[in-house]
Amino acid sequence: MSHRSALLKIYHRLFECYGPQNWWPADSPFEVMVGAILTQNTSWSNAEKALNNLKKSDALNIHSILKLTEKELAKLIKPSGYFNIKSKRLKNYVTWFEKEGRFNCLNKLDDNILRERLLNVNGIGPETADDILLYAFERPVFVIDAYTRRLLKSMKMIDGAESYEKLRFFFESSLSADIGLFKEYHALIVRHAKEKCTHLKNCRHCIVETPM
DNA sequence: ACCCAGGGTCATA
DNA sequence: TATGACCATGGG
Repeated sequence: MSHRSALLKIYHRLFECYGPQNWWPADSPFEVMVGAILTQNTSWSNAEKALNNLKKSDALNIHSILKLTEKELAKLIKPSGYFNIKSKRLKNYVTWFEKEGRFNCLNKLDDNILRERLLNVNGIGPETADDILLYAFERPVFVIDAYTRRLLKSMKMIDGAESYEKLRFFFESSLSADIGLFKEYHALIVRHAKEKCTHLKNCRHCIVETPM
């Protein structure tokens, strides 16, 4: 079976199981970017608490994040963990976003150029960059995370030690560049992981009957 | 009391 | 390039 067929089969099985996830949960693209940083190595429920604190303080905007001191911001995002580092990363990212002319200018850049620019911002690694590219900038980039790697490995479709870029290329070269599909696929993989289904057989959350 | 969560940076070899 | 230390809260 081709990689394309296998990946589509997995997607359809996940969708059949869980339905549309409608990611990313946010009121605006800006909130997506902030949330992507806050949820780094942190449960979404904790990141959400931090986001709610920012909203309550009317601080979920460029001006407030730049105006708040590092300590004030850290206090607001405390529930997300790593609050000192994330405070720096947030201010750092928003400073860059403002300097680059926000969405108006950044939207004009090609996908790969924009990705390189994002990766050059301290605190933005490959996964956070791709979250932002896919869910805030609506670019056809496939997000890889630990769950994605685990899933493909359990399917015996990869060895497991492949680089982030290699896995991203695996998805992007096998599937057509469909933003809606990429958004839903990554969300479904995370949803599936939350069901704590680690095996493949005899389970109602089973993705396929047999490994591919 | 432990383990993990929608990662990334930096120093070291 | 490839490991290891570090960052820190909240829920199970």
